[in-house]
Amino acid sequence: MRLSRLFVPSLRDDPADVEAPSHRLLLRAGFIRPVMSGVFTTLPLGLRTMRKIEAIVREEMDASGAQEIRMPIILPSEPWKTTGRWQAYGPVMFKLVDRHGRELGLGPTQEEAVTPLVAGDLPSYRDLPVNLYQVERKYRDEFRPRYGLLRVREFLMKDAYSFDRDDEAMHRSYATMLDAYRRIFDRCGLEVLVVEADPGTIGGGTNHEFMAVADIGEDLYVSCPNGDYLADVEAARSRAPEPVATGDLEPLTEVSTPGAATIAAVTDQLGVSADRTLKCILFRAGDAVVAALAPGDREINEVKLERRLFPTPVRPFEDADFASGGYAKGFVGPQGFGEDVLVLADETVRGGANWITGANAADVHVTGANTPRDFRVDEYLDLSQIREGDPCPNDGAPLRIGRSIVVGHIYELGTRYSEPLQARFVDEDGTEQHYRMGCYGLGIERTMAAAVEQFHDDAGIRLPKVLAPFEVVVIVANRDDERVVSEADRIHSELSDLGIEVAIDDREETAGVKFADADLIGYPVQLVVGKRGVGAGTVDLKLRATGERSQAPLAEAARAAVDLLASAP
RNA sequence: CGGGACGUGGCGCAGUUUGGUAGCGCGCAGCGUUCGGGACGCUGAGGUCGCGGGUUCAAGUCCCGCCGUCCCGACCA
Repeated sequence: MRLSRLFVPSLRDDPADVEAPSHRLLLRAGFIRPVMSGVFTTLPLGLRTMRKIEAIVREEMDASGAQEIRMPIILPSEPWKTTGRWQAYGPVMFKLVDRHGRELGLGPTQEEAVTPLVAGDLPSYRDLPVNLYQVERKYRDEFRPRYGLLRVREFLMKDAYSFDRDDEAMHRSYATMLDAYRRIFDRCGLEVLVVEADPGTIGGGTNHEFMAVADIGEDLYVSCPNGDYLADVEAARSRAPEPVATGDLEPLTEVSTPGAATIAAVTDQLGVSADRTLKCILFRAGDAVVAALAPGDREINEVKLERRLFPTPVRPFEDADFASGGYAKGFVGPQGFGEDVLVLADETVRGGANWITGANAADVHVTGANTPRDFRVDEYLDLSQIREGDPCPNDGAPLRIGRSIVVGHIYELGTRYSEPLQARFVDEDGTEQHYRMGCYGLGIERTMAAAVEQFHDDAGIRLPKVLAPFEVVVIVANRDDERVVSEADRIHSELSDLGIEVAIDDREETAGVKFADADLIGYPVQLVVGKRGVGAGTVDLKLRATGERSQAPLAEAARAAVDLLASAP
């Protein structure tokens, strides 16, 4: 491939308004260009890398028995309404109307498309198991696209859907996919953690995320230093604290706390630590009011709350809710709630006593609040955001928190979709059964971006050779020297004949520009043909990953490049 | 959607405070000199200063509205 003819608009300066290293480098190296917020065009180099990821994905999916299909991205709304996700996805789903006034959506994921497909055409237990996948664009109107390719509104996803006869078979399909995913990311060279996760809007039970460790990552995970626990913070549990022996109960006493509508203000005014206070956060769940209790130094995890109340949608109280319900915003306490308020408390509340909490009147708090004397708790559960240092649920060791990028997420769905969509097969005994499903997503662009996050340095990108757009670049250092040009061409042809993915930098640029671009783009092996070397009968080689330089005889340049490539990561 | 910043040739920026000829670097085109780590000289092309109103003799600059992009929070591959 001649770089003089390839559309590779590399940038000398860092683009403005760009934060993430992968975003900056993918733009600078000419892999992608922005079109609008969260939407990108993929240029030739980016496309080559993405296709390499796709190829690995397809190989591993095919090897694990999955079959590739291609479903439309424009979808009828009816099945989505049936499963409740037309509403659940809400504005995240791009919606449109055709000329007949029929509502359509752009697919954010395809359970509602694949389930009717299978139900219509694979009606017997003899047809199962089946696992169908595609590599196709997905559309999600994210609240805030960001970090270049890490969070976008249109992206390429490999999505697979398994259909099984019973739970046991579903577990096997799931395990097969989990293995396939491990191999995919392993082959891509990515450092990936498999963590317990929250199923979110997809639903279902058992699910795991594949998290690429990265400083810029939006997703936090917790890990046990002993290696026996890994989870997304959204799903992370910690060992419930032992209830402490309650000493003498103090009397419930009102204290004046003018203007102290936050935990910080209360602790300042009363001179106590935040863990002595009890925060009482109000939510609206459908028509009901839910009070969530946690010590003042902890945050309520809304995902956990939503899971408890599923399928009722939950949202925090707004000013209007406080006003209409007569609640004193900033001074709410759990005392005196009627039976119409569901009081949920985090496990960490169970051991406490003599709480300081709101007095349900402006500028007043109470001390010595105790349950059940002063307030009622309907249920204790894991409700709070996990924190660094919380005890591991398995061995009690202090948990650590790290950042990562979710590149894959797999789910056991059970009958979450087959039931509402009435997708059934006839079992051996002649009865109709709902398919047990699983779904398995993997972001292609995000995998590329995550790889760049993990593999770059000050000079640019240095992807592993299996992902780099080309394996070798032949740099023509002196374009005016005929011998240099012809030798470079010869080496380029030889490498190409050897099956190496090779580019030749024959552009009318100075050598310095070519070197800088080669580092920026990250060809694993650089082979430099120049006047000096050709005169001495040598070429120069550089391994991008280490910067290590070497020489080889001109006549054996191609062979030397192949050998060096073999040693490249 | 709420909060913040920004919007000036393809890219990166100055100019806006105090209204008065639209600038710099890179890139691009031509010619010449260079030629192994982002060369140099000369010449040149390229700008509705995000858009729309308003104030003014005069608006990139002041006022109002809108749009867009990025960053911080609720979402997820």
